[in-house]
Amino acid sequence: MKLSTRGRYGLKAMVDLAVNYGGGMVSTATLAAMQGISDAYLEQLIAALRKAGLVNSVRGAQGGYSLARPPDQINVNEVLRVLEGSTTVMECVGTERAECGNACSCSARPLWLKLQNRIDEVLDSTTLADMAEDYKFQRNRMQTMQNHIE
Amino acid sequence: MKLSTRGRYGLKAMVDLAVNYGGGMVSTATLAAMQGISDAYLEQLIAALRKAGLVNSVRGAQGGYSLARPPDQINVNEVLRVLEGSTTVMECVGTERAECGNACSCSARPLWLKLQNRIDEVLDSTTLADMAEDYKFQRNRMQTMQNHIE
DNA sequence: AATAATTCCAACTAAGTAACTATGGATTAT
DNA sequence: ATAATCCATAGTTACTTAGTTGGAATTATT
Repeated sequence: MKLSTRGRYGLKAMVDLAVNYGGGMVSTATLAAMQGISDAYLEQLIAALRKAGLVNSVRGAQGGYSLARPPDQINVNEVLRVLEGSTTVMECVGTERAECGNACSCSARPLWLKLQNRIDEVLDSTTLADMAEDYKFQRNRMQTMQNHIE
Repeated sequence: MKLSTRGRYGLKAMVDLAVNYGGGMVSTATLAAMQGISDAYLEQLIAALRKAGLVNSVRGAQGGYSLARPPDQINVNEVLRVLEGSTTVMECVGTERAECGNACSCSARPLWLKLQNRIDEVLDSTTLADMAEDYKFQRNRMQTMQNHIE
């Protein structure tokens, strides 16, 4: 059930781009540094997101990446699908509907369907804008706290 | 995000035991045959469930396994935790609370928490009795259909 | 024109995990 | 005594994860 680091790092990078939306290009070096991971690895993740049309890129010096659409028009499910391959707990409940043969008499199928529905509800309804909002609020609180301590 | 075959096979075996609840011991050979998998592999999964106290065993000829508690008192989360190690999408949202260091300013944490809540809602509230019910109903329907065709 | 910063691309690798298989011992109904 | 069963551990094969490495193409800056 675990999410891989691709999903973790890639999604957080997208939130960073969301926070920066409208503010020009951000390089992989910057994005990678924010999470303390290697430039090259993050590059791979972003490459997938670019091929999927979720980010735009500009090559050369001062180049970088930016979101291809406004943050409130990109949901988490889209992002994770690109990074993780799919977000289904089971092949037989995906959109591809790869049935396992005994689908109509599988004792677990109703459970997987219900579970997948709940998961999709969360992933579909959360956008990068939501996450960026939370994040800014949180950072702001921490800043305030810092100031208070000083 | 995928569940492994351990979770799939093991849970279905538990449902089979739930259907048979009160009807004596069932051998791994029988349980394995029901799912078309190897006896030895299923044995491993059942062993884990036994060590966790979810099933009772009787050795020797005519021995086998049975649920340690009534089916309505075993929920899916317990079972999957034993088989999969844990059912969390991320270390930082488990009961162990293995925080990742930047937990309070992680842009994704609110999402993981919400997602995990929804998942647990489903897994905690579904019991083996629920699954066995669904299953019997489904099998019954298929039987009726068969009879109609003949 | 040269340089430095950057994206882009494709392999390669090391470690871990999944999904089994194999073997043999311990126990118990018949 | 025998056959059926659980119990325990170790081995195997293939796949996946989580990166690293090396370099080519592009572009702003000097």
